[in-house]
Amino acid sequence: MPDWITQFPGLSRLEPAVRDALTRKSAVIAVPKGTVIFGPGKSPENLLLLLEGRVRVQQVSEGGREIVLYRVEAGQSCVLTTACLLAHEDYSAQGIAETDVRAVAIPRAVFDELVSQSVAFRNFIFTAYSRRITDLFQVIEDIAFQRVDIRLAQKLIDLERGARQIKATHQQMAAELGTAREVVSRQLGEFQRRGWIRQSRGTIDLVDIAGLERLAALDAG
Amino acid sequence: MPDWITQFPGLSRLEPAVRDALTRKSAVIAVPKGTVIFGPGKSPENLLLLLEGRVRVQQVSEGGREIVLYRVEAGQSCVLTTACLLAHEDYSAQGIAETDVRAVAIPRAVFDELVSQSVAFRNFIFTAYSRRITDLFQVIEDIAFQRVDIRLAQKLIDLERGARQIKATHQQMAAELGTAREVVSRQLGEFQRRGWIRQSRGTIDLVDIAGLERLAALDAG
DNA sequence: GCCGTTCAGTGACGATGTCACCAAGTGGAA
DNA sequence: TTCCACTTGGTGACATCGTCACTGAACGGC
Repeated sequence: MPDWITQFPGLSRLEPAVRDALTRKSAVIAVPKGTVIFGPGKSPENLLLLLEGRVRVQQVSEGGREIVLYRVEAGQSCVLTTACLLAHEDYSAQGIAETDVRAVAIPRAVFDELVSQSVAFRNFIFTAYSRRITDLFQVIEDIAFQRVDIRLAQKLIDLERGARQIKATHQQMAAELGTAREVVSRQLGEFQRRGWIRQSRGTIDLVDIAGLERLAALDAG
Repeated sequence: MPDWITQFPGLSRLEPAVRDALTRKSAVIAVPKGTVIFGPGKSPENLLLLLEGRVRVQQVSEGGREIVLYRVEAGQSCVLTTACLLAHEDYSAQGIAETDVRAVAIPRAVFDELVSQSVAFRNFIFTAYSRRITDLFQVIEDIAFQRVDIRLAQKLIDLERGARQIKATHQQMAAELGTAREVVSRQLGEFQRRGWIRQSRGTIDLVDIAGLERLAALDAG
């Protein structure tokens, strides 16, 4: 039983008894890349705390269009799961493992017990909750008021994780921004013409990140 | 001390001791129409449960543009307040009393106590929480993928509360949808030409709601 | 009535979304 | 290997939406 709790700063102040119960009654699970962890209409059975990997949460509309809402990274819990667990409701969006994922699975009953017994656990859960709501507000503001070229530049910088390269099709980038593929194609074409990126099928190389950053910094100007 | 608890279906199953503590330690307050109840950067002191009236929660961008996120009606609690209370963070949006409001104010300390002691109270709070997240997802999907004429028709139907009339400027309707005033002016002009509405300064009369509903029903077609 | 302010209407144009279609790249099957 | 189906990306035409500049009407205080 590894002491994974140290990986979650918010859980370091957990009361010893609660901490013990948490490690005893939860399991560490592995989920392969690409797995649909939850989807609309499904009922959540466990709260997941991510140890390794990344989960993408997205909304899928009737017309088949997709938009990425947020990502859950290592050290975080999934807010949507929390909401559904607490309200005893089904999921309204979809969660997909973007990488291989290792996570702590806390069964619903144990979660209820921890929430009621531990102030520290509640703080951990609901701090994440609040941040996520703020994130969603930001997503709404961006979609409503921000130009796509600026948002695309920001997203490229955001998705580049030191690799200076992004593995994604134009269609996937469109889903990130909630726009159409053609728009992404044209904007990336423009970025390439300016020498900021180089494209090949399925990958985008960031050549001049500073250039992208200048555009991204224009923000709500 | 009136027994306002009966106005909240979710609180009817409250444990007697908890119920007693709640009525003793909270106060009923009155807030006049137009009051800014909370705003960005403010720290929440009380959780409000609305007895009467309506609160509008909206995001205000740097450029001064506004977008309505959701409304809190009688019988509901404000999710954003809950989030901020639990996470000990400041507000990221703005709440305005759209009507005169009567509400139960639960101090932060009492809220923490109730959340930890009562399963029923937690369910009450977090069911609202989950619904609101789902609402926000819907707002995102609408802004990203839905045509404005359809959204405007839906909003007109939504805001008409039996009065067959809406008191709002074009600017305010634009904020409801996160679009520009000019767009609303043109769409409402088109609606009027079709005989669905009649306009005068500051008010919109819904003449043919069935017509609006036909348009609104097109949805993600 | 006068006047400043708010509200609504409009044309022009740029930005974005939609549709239709084509070309190139990719990988599996014959 | 060649062939073929599928995925990915590129592009023009057009519709919708957002922005800008400006106008005039309606309203409220004086």
